[in-house]
Amino acid sequence: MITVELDNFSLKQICESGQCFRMRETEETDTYELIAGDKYLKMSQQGSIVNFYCSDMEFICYWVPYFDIDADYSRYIEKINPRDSYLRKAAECGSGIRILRQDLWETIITFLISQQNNIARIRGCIDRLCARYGEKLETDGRELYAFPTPENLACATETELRELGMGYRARYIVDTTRSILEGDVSLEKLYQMKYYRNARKELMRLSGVGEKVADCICLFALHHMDAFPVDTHIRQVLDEHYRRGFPNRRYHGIRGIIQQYIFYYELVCRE
DNA sequence: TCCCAGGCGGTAG
DNA sequence: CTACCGCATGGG
Repeated sequence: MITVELDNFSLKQICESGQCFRMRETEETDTYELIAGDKYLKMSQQGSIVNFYCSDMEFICYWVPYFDIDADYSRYIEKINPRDSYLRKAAECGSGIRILRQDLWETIITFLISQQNNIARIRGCIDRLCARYGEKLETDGRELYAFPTPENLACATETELRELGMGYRARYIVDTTRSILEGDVSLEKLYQMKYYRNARKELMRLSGVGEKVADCICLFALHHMDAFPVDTHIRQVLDEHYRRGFPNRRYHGIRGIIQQYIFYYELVCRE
């Protein structure tokens, strides 16, 4: 187990922020678990003390970048306009959120599923997808499954995916999997792309990936911190609080975390 | 029950 | 370019 003291870090807020649909609270209080790719992790937190139940090696090589642990999020919060009381409150409410570095392939598929869907049902869809097509993990008794690789999903038909409850998104999953496997869109190249706009444009070549889903992938997998996904909730906030336009200039380069503070504030804090 | 959800692709004007 | 429509499903 690794124990670290962290500022601006909340497992609860990260879990509730809805970036990762495979992280959830366990029966134990203040304890969470997560499957990312084929890696399982258990975590717990008391105040600023966070426990990661894994080896030193795995923590340093995998979970530090995954949770963006080395970054100082107070510098993002400090950039918020003190006269913007809405954004100030939002950032205060979600000050422990982190922008994760999730696996690109996994993020593409999960956010394909997320469109025009509610978070509870998205989690269910992804659970069923993993149980049906993912490799079973080495666990003591519990049935845990890795996220299916592109090769795992290659055999999935649209009919099968519809039977799993994916709805009309089934076709997007089939077509996108094929595009990736055939190399029409390259995951490696996407990882290497330096500029957000280029990655976004390339992602939008995939079936079922529009502006919003591309922005989610850019932000939650590729860590392009300027991506600003506009969903129905963000749209409402922009219409209500930022009638004269969102201050994009001020938040250039950090718009992604600002978006997360707003999203979390609307969905969790206000309830 | 009935509305709606982290939208997208396609078509019409 | 903008405006609309159909798409699947189940959670609240």
